[in-house]
Amino acid sequence: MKVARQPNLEPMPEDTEAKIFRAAEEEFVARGYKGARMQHIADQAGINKSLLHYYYRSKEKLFRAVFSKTAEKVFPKIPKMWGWDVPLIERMERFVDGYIDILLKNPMLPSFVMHELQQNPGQLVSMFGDLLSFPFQKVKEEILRSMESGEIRKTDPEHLLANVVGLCVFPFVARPMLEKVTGMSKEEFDQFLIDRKQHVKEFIHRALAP
Amino acid sequence: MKVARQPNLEPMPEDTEAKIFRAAEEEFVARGYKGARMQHIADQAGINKSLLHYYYRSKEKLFRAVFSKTAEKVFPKIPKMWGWDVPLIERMERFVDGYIDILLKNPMLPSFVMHELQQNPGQLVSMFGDLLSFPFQKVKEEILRSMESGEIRKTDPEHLLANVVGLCVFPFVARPMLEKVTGMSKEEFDQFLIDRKQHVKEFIHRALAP
DNA sequence: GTCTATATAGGGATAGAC
DNA sequence: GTCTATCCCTATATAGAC
Repeated sequence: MKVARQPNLEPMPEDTEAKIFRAAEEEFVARGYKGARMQHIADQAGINKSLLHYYYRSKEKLFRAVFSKTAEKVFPKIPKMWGWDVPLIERMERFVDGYIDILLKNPMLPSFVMHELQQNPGQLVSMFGDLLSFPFQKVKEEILRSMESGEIRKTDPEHLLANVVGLCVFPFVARPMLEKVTGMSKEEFDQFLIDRKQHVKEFIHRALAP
Repeated sequence: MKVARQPNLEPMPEDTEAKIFRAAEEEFVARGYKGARMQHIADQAGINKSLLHYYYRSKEKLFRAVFSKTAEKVFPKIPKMWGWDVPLIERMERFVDGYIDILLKNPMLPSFVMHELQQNPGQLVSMFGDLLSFPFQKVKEEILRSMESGEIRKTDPEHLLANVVGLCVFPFVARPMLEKVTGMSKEEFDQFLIDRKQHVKEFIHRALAP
């Protein structure tokens, strides 16, 4: 008689599929779709190239699997960070906090998204455009209301969106040049990115205060 | 007896080398180094692939030629835009104006630079890091002075640099996603980018006003 | 200088043994 | 499931005729 499989209390040694997945994640994020090499992924996973095709039929399918998971993990957090129960400026501050926290945990993600956005805009936009555009419409309405009530200055909501996201994302994408220009070391720049949460919040706060 | 060559009053028909160069410029900026195809460049220039190698020995050399020129045309303008004879906030406004003007004329350039910066940071940084870091030091000193004199609020100069450049550059890089999320058409987004000069200037002005 | 033809290399994908 | 061997396409680069 078969014994029922025990639930995974101890972490199992990573199975092949998971190893491939994790290796692919690194490779794609680091080098983009075109730059990624199936051979590198196989090497990193410690297996043969053919096995990649056994588990995921093609590079394209592997990419979709990896990126769907990564993005589904990250993107849905974005609208949720927007707390709905406090004044608008405080909500934006929470958003900045949560957003930069995600970026600190996934520092290569912005460059990756920017790159794929240029090389293959349709794919990303079709996957996540709708997911993000509905929350934006809700936020936009609130911004307009807060402007009416005098809580914040009159500002174009589309520009405000670009400002907030851009202020958070840009240092991650432009890191090598910023390091050189400012003369910061790796460690100093890491600290700079952590400090950035506070700075961006204050910067936006001042710009929006009536 | 040979007659001296007339100066080029009339534009000469573009010679092969120039045609190749211009075609390569488009291809590399649009698709990045890895994505670029020698065949596309040859087609666009209306010549054979082999001629590319006759004029420029390899893809790598062609890339360096093209990008050195493009970047040498654009980067040195950046420190020059900083007028030295007016109050600090006005200088920053001039900088934003001039910088966004450059981007409007080269809308694909930011994505290209971001991408190469990630794939091959050393190359770009070594070419232009020094060129930009000296002006930054001068600007930083002035920012600190203006903070002392109370002309602007106390702000960290490194963060301020990231803010100003990021606010200008980000919409160009994230364009496809921003179009989708905001629901803007191509034409509306073009106008958005033009309006952005004014918006960014005001945003920075408010954030820095004492 | 410009072309055709071809060499060479790299990478994704498949066949088939075990 | 995992490996070895190989196919096949694409892309850079070169040889050589004109």
